[in-house]
Amino acid sequence: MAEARITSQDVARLAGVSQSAVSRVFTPGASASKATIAKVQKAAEHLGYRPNALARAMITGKSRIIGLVVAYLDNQFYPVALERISNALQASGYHVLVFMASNTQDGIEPVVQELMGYQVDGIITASVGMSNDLTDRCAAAGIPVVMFNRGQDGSGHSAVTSANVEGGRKVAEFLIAGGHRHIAHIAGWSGSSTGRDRQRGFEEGLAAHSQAPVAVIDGLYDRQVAAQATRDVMALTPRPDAIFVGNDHMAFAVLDTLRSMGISVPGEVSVVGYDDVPLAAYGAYELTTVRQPLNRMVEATVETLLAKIEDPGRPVQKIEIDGPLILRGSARIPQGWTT
Amino acid sequence: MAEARITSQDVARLAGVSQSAVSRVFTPGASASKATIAKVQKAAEHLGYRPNALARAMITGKSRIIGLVVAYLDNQFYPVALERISNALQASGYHVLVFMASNTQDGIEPVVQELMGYQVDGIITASVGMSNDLTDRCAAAGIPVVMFNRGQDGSGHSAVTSANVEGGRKVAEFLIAGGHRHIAHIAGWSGSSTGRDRQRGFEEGLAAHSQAPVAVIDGLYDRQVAAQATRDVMALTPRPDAIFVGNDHMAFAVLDTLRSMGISVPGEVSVVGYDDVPLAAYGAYELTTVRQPLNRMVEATVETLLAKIEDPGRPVQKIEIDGPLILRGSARIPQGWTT
DNA sequence: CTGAAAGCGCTTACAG
DNA sequence: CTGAAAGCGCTTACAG
Repeated sequence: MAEARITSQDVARLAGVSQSAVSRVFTPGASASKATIAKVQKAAEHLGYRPNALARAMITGKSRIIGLVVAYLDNQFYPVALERISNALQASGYHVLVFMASNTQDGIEPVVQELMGYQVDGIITASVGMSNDLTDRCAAAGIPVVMFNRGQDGSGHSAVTSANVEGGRKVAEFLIAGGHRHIAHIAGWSGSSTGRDRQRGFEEGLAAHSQAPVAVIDGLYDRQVAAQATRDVMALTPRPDAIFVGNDHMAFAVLDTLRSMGISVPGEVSVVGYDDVPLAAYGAYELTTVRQPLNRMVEATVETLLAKIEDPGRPVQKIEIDGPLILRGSARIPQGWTT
Repeated sequence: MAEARITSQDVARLAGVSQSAVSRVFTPGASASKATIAKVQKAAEHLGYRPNALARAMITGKSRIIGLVVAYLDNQFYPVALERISNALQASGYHVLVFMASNTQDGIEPVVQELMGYQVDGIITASVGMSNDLTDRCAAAGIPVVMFNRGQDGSGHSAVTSANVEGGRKVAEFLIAGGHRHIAHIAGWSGSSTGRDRQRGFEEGLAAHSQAPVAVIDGLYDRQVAAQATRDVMALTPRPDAIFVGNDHMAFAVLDTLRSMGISVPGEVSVVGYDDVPLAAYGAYELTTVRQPLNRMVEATVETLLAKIEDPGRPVQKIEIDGPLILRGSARIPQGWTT
């Protein structure tokens, strides 16, 4: 087995040049003569040499590793985001080191420790409840952080979200234009900025028409909780004729529950979600929902992070990207609106 | 900003001990007096010191990084697996560095290069078509590899899969016991071992009852292709009364398509999938499917890999884990079988 | 138990 | 353009 690690020394010896020459050939901006380059490349190929990225990281102080902190991947939005983020970063010569923050028994502390130990160049947090702590700690250590799909209010951290307030408002306009008059809201989680923003926009939108939700229940981004909330709101009198759900993941549970109750959608009640994950377009759900423009959110996240890594002095950025309402079969479509 | 990296030197200075002493305090098996430990820990905490994992990796030759190579995350099975794998590895002090192999324009070569550059201690491949190349190359370089949910036939690599042949056979038994007589198969991809094995077990199971599939079409693990295949097989005469689909991801497309054609499930046709991803249990699908025992597969994968890392001489292991058929509403249930 | 020293595999001024 | 040398932050024999 080719067990022994091949080093630049080995290549240098075979090529008949100095170790520094080998290094230069593998360093983008460095200078080397054509002859040297040829000799080194030949020797390197013969030996199967690859520069040790860890050793390089030690010298340059750049690991080209980005820590990605996620809590769970049930909600289809996050795996797809992870795939896109990883691809975008890979294209820029970075790689993603995954940190699962789900087992939050010991809090976020061990994650912070490990993140720093690996000398990550930057951090992206996604779907983490208590990211406050983490982001503060890392920023204090001088590691750039961008929050993906979460915009901690007062915090001095960069964040990329979709235009959640605006999105909530769009849903309100849509449902009112559709003639709904008893609208319930199964919200996300009041501890999350996205959840709060969607709710706020939604309530403001209703208020503009002198309406208010007939009920607001936090679904905690959980299927079980959302299912129970559905039963609860449908027991109200008068019964709601529309439900706006804080994200698609919960909206699927709402639709499943309504189906099991024998309530027709959108005949008796319209349902609108938020995210537009792939599943929303599947025939079994046909969910009307506000699209989070994933590709543009990912682009903005990666750009913001890499810019901050290159120039740490760069100010904090809060980027909001607008997304359209996608009309499908789960909600009554107002006259004149086109699918 | 606390910009400057804090090193063991800084801690040593503050604690009034040597740099080696600091190192020993942070090295599990090393010896240090209570007094030294106390002084060092105090100083380290004060400074916010964390050993540089990269420097440690250079000395020890162990990066404690595992490369995870995945192709796409649409199929819900993989994100969930990724989450579990990452968690299990994290619990053992390892972390996952993600390599997306989707943009296969330049082939797998760049991925191999990067994998080796980062000195990963081991590699897990999941859902990669052309993993042959990659696994061979890495194994040749002395890096342990475990293939997750894929068992390249002749290859000398460790692999963990569910018992796919057996699973296919179970489906055949089940459908025959349910009285189906015109059974079609929308297979996975004949280039994948899982696809081939499921198909083989299925056909053997039918053959044991002197039957054969009325049609076999590769769905390529793709929704569009599976949808078209559904239309094709349902146009046959006589029309199939059951369809076994190579994985759940495609089975959802099959169910969506049947619904859009107005064909009742399981009244007119039974549908069975493979994987038992979370979505299979959602009310909208209620998919009867063979469960891949994810937790046990992940455990076996991580165990096998870590064992091989600790003892490179260990022989290649092929582990197959049996999974049950999960009975739900998408298929007619034979008399006497219990849900 | 503890410190001085070598060395992991590189990059990068520094002279030539 | 090129080589010798220093040094990134650590671990680990080696003497004490």
